[in-house]
Amino acid sequence: MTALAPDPAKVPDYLGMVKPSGDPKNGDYQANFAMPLAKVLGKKPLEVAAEVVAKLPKNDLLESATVAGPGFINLKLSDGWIAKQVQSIAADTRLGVAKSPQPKTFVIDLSGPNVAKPLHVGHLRSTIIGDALVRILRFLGHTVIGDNHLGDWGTQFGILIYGYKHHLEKAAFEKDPVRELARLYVHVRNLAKVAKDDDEDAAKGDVADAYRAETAKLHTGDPENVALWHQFMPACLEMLRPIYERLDVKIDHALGESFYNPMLAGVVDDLLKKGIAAEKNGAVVLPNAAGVIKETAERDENEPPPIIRKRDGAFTYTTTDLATIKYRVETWKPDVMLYVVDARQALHFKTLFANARRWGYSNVEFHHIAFGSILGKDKKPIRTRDGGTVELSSLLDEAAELGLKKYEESYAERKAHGHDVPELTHDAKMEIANAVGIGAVKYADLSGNRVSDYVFDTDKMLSTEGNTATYMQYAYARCRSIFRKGNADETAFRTSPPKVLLTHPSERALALQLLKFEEVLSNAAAEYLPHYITQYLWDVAKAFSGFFEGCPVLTAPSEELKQSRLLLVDLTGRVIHTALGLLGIRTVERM
RNA sequence: GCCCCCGUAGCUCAGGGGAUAGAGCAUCGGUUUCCUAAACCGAGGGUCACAGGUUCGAAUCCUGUCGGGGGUACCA
Repeated sequence: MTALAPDPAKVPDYLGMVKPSGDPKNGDYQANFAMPLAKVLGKKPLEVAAEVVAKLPKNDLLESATVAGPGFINLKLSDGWIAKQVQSIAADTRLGVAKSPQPKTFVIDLSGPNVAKPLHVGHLRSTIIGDALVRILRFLGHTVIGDNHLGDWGTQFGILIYGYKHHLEKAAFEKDPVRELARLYVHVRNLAKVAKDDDEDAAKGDVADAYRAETAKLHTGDPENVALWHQFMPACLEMLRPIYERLDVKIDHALGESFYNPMLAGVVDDLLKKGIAAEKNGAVVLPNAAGVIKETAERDENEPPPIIRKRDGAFTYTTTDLATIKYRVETWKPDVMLYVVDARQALHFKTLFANARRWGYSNVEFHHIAFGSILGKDKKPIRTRDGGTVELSSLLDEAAELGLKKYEESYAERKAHGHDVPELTHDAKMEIANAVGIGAVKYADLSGNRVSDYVFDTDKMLSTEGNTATYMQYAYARCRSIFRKGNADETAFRTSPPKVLLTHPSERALALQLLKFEEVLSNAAAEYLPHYITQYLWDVAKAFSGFFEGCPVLTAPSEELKQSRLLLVDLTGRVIHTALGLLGIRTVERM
């Protein structure tokens, strides 16, 4: 390649044009660089391609390299090489996935629910996508700090304080503070006639004025309200705990808005002192210097500058976010900071990042990991926390219930066909039901491109057909079932794997898929797109289904082939288990 | 007004310079003496919103138009 290309700097670009084939008929990989190279060299693409093929060194990697079409070079890997590679990754606990040679430190901002309110489907995406990114990056060897930037300083506390002062049922509070606070929250909102649109700050009327006053007192340090806040917080966190537990999400830190509150005045002072912030109409704003906010500031001087201190002296989320950046950089010294937040906040993050760089944090990479809205069947974003929308916990219940129902149907069907199916304990069944149900919800969220909106359709996400978590879990259960049935010990296949034989197209296709795991993970991590992994899982599971149909394992024609196929089965199971695990989805031994 | 995202099969969506544009669902047909049929195999189904442009090559990049959604200084 270096010999052919006139411009050595472009060699990596050309090599980047070697990609998996779009169509398996054209081999495993295709190299597309002959066409542009021909242009530069003034030759015909077919000649260049032929020249490249002729110059390929002898190796055991490729079975063939052929020129096709206008100048594609189709590459087919040799069976021997594939077999050897599969055998070698089977002995690797990381399944052939190398750790990043340049590990970085990431801070990932995820979940960020408002405490004191019931967790709602709207919080699902940040939690699930963020958790998946934490797991993926960590698996690749990076240092990852997950931080749950709780909304724990807002109007909802004014609501609770007002409710506590005027509508408390003492006995209920002593018995179960979590439940009583939840009741008070709903009760006061109803008193204030906060509509379904969730905007409790905009509500009008005496009650709304009263709880806003309580919020303001809290913010200005009123001792009674601050004490109540301290009293409420543990109960509020307790409301969240079971949901995270069910979702299997653990977040390293939960430094919410309240944590940064004492730092906000200092942030504003510093920005003023450095001349970045300026007073305007009684408020303090961050004016848009040309170039600070690309694409808008220079063209449109009317782009509104973010406010960091309101005319009434209160701070805004921009102030909090800047304080957060300062704290995170000083505490964890990250290379990259990811914000897994709704796409509608794109402008906020654009200006926030620009101003953070201006403030001096220019050696940190900031990315807004935007995701689309969850839509109702009416195609409108689900935003309300009451008035008929689904609470997360009830959704998870529903999902698990359906998982259980599916198991029981399948159990009955197998029994009717005369299969030998064991009676499971209630706990074992519930484990399956939860893994399947909650896996289905997570997978539905992760399997589309994150920036797309998606319609929240319980029937669809809990469907057991098609590209769903269930399909992958089923493929895994089949892998395990073969080992149970054959009384085979998987450890041998992981310590001293047998020789791999590729005697059938399905074996080869499956083996090739298993080898792509590393490439897929690094792509998913590079673009922060978990759906690359679901796409891959789908390909693996489909390849396995083909193999399962076409290649008997336990009754293979020879002992060598049986051993080889057992290795493929075990490795498939491990890849599925690991890949699902990186998405926060569990597998079960049988289903 | 300005900014951002989106428009691909009946529906839900992948693909974001490379060959004849792919999946799932739905529809129609087939498969179970066989390691889990929560499975598999097959069929039909397309003006990649539209119009220009760049390119050897455009669903993909650029410009414009139309249509949908979102955002836009004292909520977060």
